[in-house]
Amino acid sequence: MLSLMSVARKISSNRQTSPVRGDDFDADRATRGLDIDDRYRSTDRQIKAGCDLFRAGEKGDAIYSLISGWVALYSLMEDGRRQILQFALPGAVLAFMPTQGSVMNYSAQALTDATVGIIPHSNLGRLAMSNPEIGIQLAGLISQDRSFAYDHLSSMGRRSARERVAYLLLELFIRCRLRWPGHRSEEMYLPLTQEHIGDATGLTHIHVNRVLRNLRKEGVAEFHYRRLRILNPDRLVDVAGIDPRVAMAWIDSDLLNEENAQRFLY
Amino acid sequence: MLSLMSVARKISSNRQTSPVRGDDFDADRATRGLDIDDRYRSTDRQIKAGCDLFRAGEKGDAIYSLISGWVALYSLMEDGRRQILQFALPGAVLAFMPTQGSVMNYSAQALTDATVGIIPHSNLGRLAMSNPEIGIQLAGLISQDRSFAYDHLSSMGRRSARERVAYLLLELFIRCRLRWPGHRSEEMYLPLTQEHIGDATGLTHIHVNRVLRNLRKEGVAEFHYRRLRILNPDRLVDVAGIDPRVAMAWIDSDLLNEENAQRFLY
DNA sequence: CGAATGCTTGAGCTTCATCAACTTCAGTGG
DNA sequence: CCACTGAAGTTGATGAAGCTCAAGCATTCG
Repeated sequence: MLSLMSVARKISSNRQTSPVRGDDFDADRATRGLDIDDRYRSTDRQIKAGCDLFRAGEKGDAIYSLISGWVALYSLMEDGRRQILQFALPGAVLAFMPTQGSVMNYSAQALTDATVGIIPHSNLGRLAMSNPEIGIQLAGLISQDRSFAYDHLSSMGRRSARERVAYLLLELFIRCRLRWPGHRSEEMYLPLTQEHIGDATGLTHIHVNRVLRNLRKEGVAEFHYRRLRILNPDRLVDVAGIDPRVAMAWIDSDLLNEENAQRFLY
Repeated sequence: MLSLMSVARKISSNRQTSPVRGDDFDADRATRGLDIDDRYRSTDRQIKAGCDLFRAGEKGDAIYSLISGWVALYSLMEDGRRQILQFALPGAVLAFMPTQGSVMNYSAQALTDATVGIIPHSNLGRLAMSNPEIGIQLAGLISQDRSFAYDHLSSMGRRSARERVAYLLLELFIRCRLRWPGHRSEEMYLPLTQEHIGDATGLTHIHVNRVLRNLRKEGVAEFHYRRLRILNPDRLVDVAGIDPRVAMAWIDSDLLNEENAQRFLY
């Protein structure tokens, strides 16, 4: 049986562990994703936790690439209903607005203090010329995001509340582990509230709370005041209704991506 | 008040109308999306309606680009629950597997007979060299898909069954109109069953049926044996809970994309 | 014309949302 | 170090939205 334990093993066998830095995510610079020469980038932008990086409806003509920190992509309806589309970690391409006049149709909010690299439209052509592979790499990153969105979509459409919450916790656990492998214990810091989880899974925060209560009672996982503890990894995979091979594919594709990113560095 | 009628007007003012071809979608070649020189493409692949183009779990190392026909991207759970992720129309990049060892995590089924262009991994490097902009263009197409997935996600997470169904019908209506503007009437052929609609919206086909019954009774829209009729466009926009400006943005971005695609042709 | 597929309807039930009140926690200034 | 405050989490009662099961009808296509 494949398990999160083998995930943990896989991570440590494939990676150098970076020095442990407590929960100081913000100090971690991206180790993957686009790495664009400063020539083509305007000054990195610093965003305070809780602030919006951009909002739906705004026009823009740049690529936004997350360098450090957590960002939530979300959309709002007029009546205030909110849907979180993605929790972005360093390396993510938050938005791709290739032409003037491109309109954002979602918003981005920093969950922690964050740094964002911005590549203006006007530099894009030159950049593509000088490094033809960058476009392909970009397409790869966005394509992976599309896959994530599709996974999320299946979850929302066809899973129960319980499965959805378990799925999200597991996804976040794995994604964090892959980026910050230094953290050994099964406990980690997530800069989220139960309301964030609700908005991501399409549930009310009240129902999320009840689901979490059950998972805690059953010794599967607990999430309390931004602290996630995986109590029984195998059962979590089971409850989330994930084919363990899929979890493995997440990891593999991530590793592949990292290798790519490194190959294309300059 | 912005309305679907203005959508229709907009389409006809921005486009040459192509000759009407009845419902013969399959004969329509893509007028947008990637247009890659034959040198870099292996033979186009023909898929019969109802057949799978690829399945989750398969490995591959190519770009699949839809040339003609309708394709549904979907994922399955072990117990048979199905989620349709996207209805792809000609021009869509169905999958992007940039390296050997990339694993598909969704499947693709042809809804009509379809043609798919395949660009093998091995040609990708040369292609990027000879046409540096192609990577950026690719990123743009996939990015637009990501946005669509995000819209879909909001719909699933935060809308009622009624809103979701209305939203999907509206989206399909607009997307079809943009590609086949020759069809004048408010009636069109969609190669879907109510079960497809259910699988796309996260509902049972039974509940979809009830929702459709209401929409029909209220004179909003009707969908019956693959025939969609929009009875009251403005009310449909209203029921779908879409900001009419957003509908406009769909159209604009589509037009922009088309201009782009044409600029990059060779 | 018959078979197969897709659509329709009803009854009963489950899951999750809503509303409202209350408790716990983390950060702040005294 | 404590008291205070606001944000986050917890709990219960109630009801609605949508699912399941089961049966029958309509449409398309060969």
